[in-house]
Amino acid sequence: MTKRSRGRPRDESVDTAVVEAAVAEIAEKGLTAATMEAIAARAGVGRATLYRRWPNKSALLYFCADQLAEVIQPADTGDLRKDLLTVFEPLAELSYGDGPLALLAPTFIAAAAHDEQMRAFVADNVLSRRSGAVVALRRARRRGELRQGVNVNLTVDMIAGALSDRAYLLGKPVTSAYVRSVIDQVIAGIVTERGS
Amino acid sequence: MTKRSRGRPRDESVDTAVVEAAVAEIAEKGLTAATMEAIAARAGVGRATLYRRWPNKSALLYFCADQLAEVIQPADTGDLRKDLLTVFEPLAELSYGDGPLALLAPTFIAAAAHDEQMRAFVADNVLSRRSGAVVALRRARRRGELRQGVNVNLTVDMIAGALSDRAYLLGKPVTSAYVRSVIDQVIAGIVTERGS
Amino acid sequence: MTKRSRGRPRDESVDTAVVEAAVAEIAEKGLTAATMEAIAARAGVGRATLYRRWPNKSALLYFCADQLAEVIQPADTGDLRKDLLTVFEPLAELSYGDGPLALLAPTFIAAAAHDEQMRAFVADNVLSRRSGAVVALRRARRRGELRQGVNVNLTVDMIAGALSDRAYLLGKPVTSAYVRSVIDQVIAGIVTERGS
Amino acid sequence: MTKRSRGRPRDESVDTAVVEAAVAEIAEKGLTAATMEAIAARAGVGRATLYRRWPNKSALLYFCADQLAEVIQPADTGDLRKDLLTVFEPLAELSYGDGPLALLAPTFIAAAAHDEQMRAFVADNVLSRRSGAVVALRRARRRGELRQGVNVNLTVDMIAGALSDRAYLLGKPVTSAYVRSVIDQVIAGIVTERGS
DNA sequence: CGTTAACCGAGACGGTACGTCGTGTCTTCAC
DNA sequence: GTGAAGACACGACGTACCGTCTCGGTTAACG
Repeated sequence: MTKRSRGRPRDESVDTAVVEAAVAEIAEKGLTAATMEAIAARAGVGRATLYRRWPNKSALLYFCADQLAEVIQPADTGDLRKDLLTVFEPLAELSYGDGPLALLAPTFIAAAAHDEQMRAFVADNVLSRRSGAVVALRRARRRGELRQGVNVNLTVDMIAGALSDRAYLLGKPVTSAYVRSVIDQVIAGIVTERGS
Repeated sequence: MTKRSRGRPRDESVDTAVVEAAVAEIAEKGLTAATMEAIAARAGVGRATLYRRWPNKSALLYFCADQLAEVIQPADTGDLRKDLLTVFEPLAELSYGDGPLALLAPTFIAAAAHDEQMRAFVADNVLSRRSGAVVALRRARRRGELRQGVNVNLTVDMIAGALSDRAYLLGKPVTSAYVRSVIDQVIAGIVTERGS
Repeated sequence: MTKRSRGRPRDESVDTAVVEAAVAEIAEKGLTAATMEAIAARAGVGRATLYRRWPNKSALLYFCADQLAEVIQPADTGDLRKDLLTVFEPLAELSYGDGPLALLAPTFIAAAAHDEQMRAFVADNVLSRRSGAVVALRRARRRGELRQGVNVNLTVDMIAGALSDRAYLLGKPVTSAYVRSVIDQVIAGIVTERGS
Repeated sequence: MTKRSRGRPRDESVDTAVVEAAVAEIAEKGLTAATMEAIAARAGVGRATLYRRWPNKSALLYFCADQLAEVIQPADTGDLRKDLLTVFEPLAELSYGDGPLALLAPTFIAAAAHDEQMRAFVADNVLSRRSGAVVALRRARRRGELRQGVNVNLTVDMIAGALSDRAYLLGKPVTSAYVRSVIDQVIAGIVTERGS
């Protein structure tokens, strides 16, 4: 039984509104220019309410990241290409598209550069998103579809790297077509002649 | 011939000292925590001198980026693997290692997310660094070493992406060994049977 | 009934502390050398608090002047000499002695020279302080104690002028003895033979 | 014989121009707001020239005061009223009128409050201007024109005080008529019945 | 009559105060 | 007890002034 405290219960809708507001502000103006004041105003909330729920701006940032993180469940279709698409197409949509996470990611990257905790958080998150791809590739290897000497982790790094690079460094949209072309080229390089 | 202006000439050594100080401060503490005051002090310079040369912190950031940018000249060895190594090993050292640019890169990425000018700047810089690899691959294709259907740009994206991903998202060091293993795996996937 | 505003009420003790600190700083170092920072520190207050209450240094100066202004109430003793002493001895103590107003007065005089508002403020203040003397002299005239042709305002100007001159121009202390000697000489000059 | 240095001699006209400019700036905007830059510009001179001749703003201020100071020579007419007028009318014109000294005086008063040297300077100057009046009164006493018990210095204090008070504290013009009315009232109070 | 030393202007430089604004803490009123 | 409002201490930002300095260019006396 959850301990029910005495007074007025917290408005649960506030969390959602704040995260949404925070992400929007940060995406538009950057972390520094995104004022707690502005976030509160955009969420239709007082500044004190923010500080009652999160001790500081960083904590709010972490919370936003947590809220936005969703685990991508890979299907086991028996077909490597399909499996990889199942992993990377939603990931592209989520992390490199127009979604809230995509907008925050650059901020996280910058924060990770001089914040140990953020570094761990980002790495953890990134790895868990890609884990499906690793599983899919291992299944393919077990089915004997992979060439000799193919490094599974490296392969995933290259696919994901091409996508994140395009999004964060080149600033170009990561379309579904681009994801497919990356995966196709990778598969062409790693599967045996018989495969496909 | 540059017209010599009347008053006391600017101390050219200041630029260097300031860039060095700024990079160090930003790398250590992050963009926000890197105070103009601290940068000035570290460079042995008055705060006013900073503002005389750069109108604000952002302008200084741009200038630092400009100063740090160096073009990597690829050698034409006739061997694809060697050519790629010649491009990506220094790039890894420069952009993903311990060098000043590597320390600033995450800051630039975050800035690019909400600043059109910075976005263009980063993309431009990134592309020019990799251009050597594109050239090397095209030479290899002309020599008939590449499999049919290999997309050169995509291939470069994957190599560079794997490296930047490892550095910025996973926070792991981009060693020379890692660079080699990526390139080897890529080559294994794209060259014809006869090649190698 | 004053409407109580919503947020945290202003700490009323701050005004007092700040005025005291400001006066002390200005008296010691002069208006320019009296830093807002130093005033805030001396008052045990943040610099922002100063700017929340007064838009700038000048406004604070005005406020100090207002706080320091006190009306001197002349007693009606029926004796001109006593009445004048009742007005000018406290005034000397207040405006030309060691009191806070005395220390600020030169600053106000300088400000008045190029600031219409300050000029009006100073003149107003000065006149109101002396008004008691004017009243006392008029009472004396009504009692028939004054010589023919004595100009009351001029007489007050001369008494007060002698005091302020001594304090501000000569930098000598305006002692009680000096006040008495001035008043005595004036009375000797303006009262009828029968008077006294 | 003045040591004549080798190089280009100083432009003597600069001193005059600078003093004029400095007085104008200070009178218009006050000591603080009167920038060295602005003074230099107004004098049609470089900022460095100012600092070559005066080590700092205060020194320039002193110099201005020195330049402006002129000794008032009292005539010995044998008539007290005429003598006093000869002293105080030019003094009123000079110190309390529209002249340059009148414009600087408030600034000096403020500076004297926390600057020992300036205090001495002002007192000295003030006393020397009035010395003529003291002499005239003493002559009158020797002629037996003064009532018993009249304090000469106090009398001068009152006359001068009334004038300076009117100018600096009340901000009203010190007209020739006002000077005369003050002197007349004083004389009426201090001379013997036979006198006049 | 050419040297030469000091002048003059312009403007960079290290410092420091100003006034603005954001952070995180707090205190008060209303619900 | 929660939420809104806003005061508070702290500290960074960007501007402006001070007094120092280092330039290029000028000018008059000396040699």
